[in-house]
Amino acid sequence: MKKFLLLDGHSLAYRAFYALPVDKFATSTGQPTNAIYGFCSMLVNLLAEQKPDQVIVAFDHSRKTFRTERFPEYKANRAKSPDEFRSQFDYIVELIEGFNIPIVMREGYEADDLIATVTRVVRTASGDNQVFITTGDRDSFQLVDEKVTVLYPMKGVTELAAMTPVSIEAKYGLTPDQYPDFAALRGDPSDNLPSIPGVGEKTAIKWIQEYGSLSGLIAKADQISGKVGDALRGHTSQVLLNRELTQLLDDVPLSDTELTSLVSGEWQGVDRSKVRTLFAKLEIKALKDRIDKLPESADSKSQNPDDVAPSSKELSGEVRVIKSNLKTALADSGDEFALLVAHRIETGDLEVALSPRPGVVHSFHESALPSELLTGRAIFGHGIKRWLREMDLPNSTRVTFDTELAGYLLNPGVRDLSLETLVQENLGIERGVSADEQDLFTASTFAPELASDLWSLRDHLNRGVQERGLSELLAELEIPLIITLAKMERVGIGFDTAKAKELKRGFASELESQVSKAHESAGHEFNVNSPKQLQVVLFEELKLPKTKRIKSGYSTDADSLTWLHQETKHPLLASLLRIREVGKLETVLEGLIESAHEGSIHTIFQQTVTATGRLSSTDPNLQNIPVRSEEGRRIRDCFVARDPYSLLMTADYSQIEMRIMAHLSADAHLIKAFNSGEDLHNSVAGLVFGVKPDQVSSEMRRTIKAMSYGLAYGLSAFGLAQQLDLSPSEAQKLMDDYFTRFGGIRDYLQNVVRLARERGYTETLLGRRRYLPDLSSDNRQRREMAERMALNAPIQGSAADIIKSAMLIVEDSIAEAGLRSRMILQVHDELIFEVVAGEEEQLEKLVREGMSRAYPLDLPLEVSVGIGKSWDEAAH
DNA sequence: ACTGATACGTA
DNA sequence: CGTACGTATCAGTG
Repeated sequence: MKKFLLLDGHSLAYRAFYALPVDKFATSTGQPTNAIYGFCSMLVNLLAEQKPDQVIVAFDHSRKTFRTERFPEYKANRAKSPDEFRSQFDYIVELIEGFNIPIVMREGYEADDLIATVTRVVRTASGDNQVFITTGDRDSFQLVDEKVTVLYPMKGVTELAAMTPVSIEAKYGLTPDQYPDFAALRGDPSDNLPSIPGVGEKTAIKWIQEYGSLSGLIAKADQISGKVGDALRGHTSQVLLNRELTQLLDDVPLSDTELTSLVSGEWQGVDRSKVRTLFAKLEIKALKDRIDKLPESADSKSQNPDDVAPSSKELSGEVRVIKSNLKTALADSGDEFALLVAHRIETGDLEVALSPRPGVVHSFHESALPSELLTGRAIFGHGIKRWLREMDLPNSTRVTFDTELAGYLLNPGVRDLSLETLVQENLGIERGVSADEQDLFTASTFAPELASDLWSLRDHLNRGVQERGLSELLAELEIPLIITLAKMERVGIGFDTAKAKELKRGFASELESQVSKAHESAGHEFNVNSPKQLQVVLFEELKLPKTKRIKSGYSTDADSLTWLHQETKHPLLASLLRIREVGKLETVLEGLIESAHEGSIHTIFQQTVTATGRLSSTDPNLQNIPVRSEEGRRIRDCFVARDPYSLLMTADYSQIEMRIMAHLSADAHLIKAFNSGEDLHNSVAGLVFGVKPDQVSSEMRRTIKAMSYGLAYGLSAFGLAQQLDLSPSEAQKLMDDYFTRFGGIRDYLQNVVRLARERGYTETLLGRRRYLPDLSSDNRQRREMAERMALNAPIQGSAADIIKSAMLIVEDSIAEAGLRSRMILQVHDELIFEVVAGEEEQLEKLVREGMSRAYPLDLPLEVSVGIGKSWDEAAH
């Protein structure tokens, strides 16, 4: 006796699609997965509960079947399935393949006919065989008997009703044989089978029960009185046609070999790694445990390494680890190798895993990575900059790939780009770390395995990169930038700690006196750094007017305090504002002093964190050093050149984002405004307000400047009103006037959102993508947030592309000119250099040129340059 | 020791 | 109800 499970693939997938909310199941790039998830969930439950010996999934071949030939209206009322469903279909097929379940399909027939045919053959093969059919089509009830059960989905993806002869009898009062007679009589709106006027489910059942069958009924049709009798007699031919169409065909022409393999075959279990890979791609995590409990097929399990081809050896994660040393490892390597370095915290040792080819890893210890590792060979790895920054880099250093960067470019929104996760998600290999071992290493205990995985991971990611047109961005920009950034990090920037400490003392003493004043004004001591305590003082004790609401009560941010100060003139507020200002500066200095070692600060540039393509800076963040206030700029005075360098030079792009907007929108007026030589905001304001540029007041300029910059962020009329203290209608009028003059910008901004919604992502000048699935969210707040992101991402991201490209150009030309001056910082639209006396002019020329030609916009990229003893003095 | 909320510095 | 970040601090949680 064998137990068979037969599934109607399309029917179940469709059920699953409507059973689960599509907006709750999607990947980070917006691919919906609800049908896949629901289908898989059903499948896993069935396999676990039924423990079948053989499983088969049947699919409809197409809409065209013998039924549509016979009756063209058959199912003609069915709408095209939604895009969200169809995009999941191929994945469901892939999933079924991953489960090692055979799929059967035949042109001209529906899945249920195939199921009927297989059922017949199974039953003929042995009277003991049992069949379980799962489908959402009730016509299948005609197949039910003592050995054939239909599992009919009731609710969601978990509740199935077992339809046996007894339960069909209980539910309809009919035998399975009678069911199609009943269905034909009743008609079926979902299949577009007409019904008899006045005859519904009740009457149909009554008649079939009374006359035993449809043929019995029709034979005695003349005996039925009343309107329904007339209706029946008038629709006999249609009912007979219905009956013909409802009948499942159990002799679909399947070849003997196909039938034999289906019926005598046995389900081999799940190909776990295949399914894991698929789930990784689809970002489905919740089903993993349930799948792991199912039997696993032999080809999925690891096999004897000797008789396994390299590819499946890789897939199953077999690695030959050689206890080695640098020399041996390099001797065993060709032109290129994969490198993974784990830092052993307790000893300070580096555990190096060097993989000269897939499946082979040399493992050894070093106290520091020697330069010879990088000489004459190309390396690739994951987050390579992390160790390059510790090394003296030979000029010949060649990095060919970085899996972290590739993963980032494929989807810059992703939080976890760890090698373990990428390997799991892309290759379906689990390289987990047990919790108790995790704290001993910064990298996984599976370092050798992961080093070997890098080969196949690179291939896999590279395919994705190529598919999305990101190859050039990766290979020509981001990968070369690794080395540039590593050098900048290693060089660092000079920091005058003594000066900083003195400055800090000044801030600290003012802070102290302001805190005393504040306590006095409040009438008691409290923690001025605690917003919560401050709320109590301001709004409960002093009963000051309420500011804007936040989660914990009322805001005490600088805007609110300033407003309160204007309203009440309470002396506490002036002290608080000053405390915030000076306190911030003091803590900034404190952090920098802690970060400085031997007169230098070495930030880390994060190349894989921002959603737009910008760099970010950490440990410490040197991209947010105060500049707007005079006191803040004193901090910049502490950043200095170090002997033998004598000066710092800063070079920044003027209005790069506006220029990019002008380029992308091709707005003739804006481009002209840039080319006019006038001050940009004056020029734009003149056009908007209809006055000559020299007639533009400073108020007008300020307004237009705020608006121009706001546009690139998705500013609304409301937001503009808020910021400029205008009424909403005044703000709206202003926006209208602006767009009357600069219609190209409005068109561009609208278009960029529309295109992003269509494609699911935005694109920069160099093709960098940002996925924004929320653009089609039902939630207005989320959708509008995504729209603003879509407006901003191409502009901010293109600016990032441009300055990154400039960094490579400038670095190259410095080297080519043989200058000793060097690039040391990047702050989004600004580059900072450390300059050797005498090289100023040459460097300035080369930096201006390099930055200007980084990308050919339809208008010039202007660069302004300053030079001085400190970062502040180098401002311009 | 970690997390979320708040606040604030930069482009 | 204007984008993109990182960090410090408090106060709650384990």
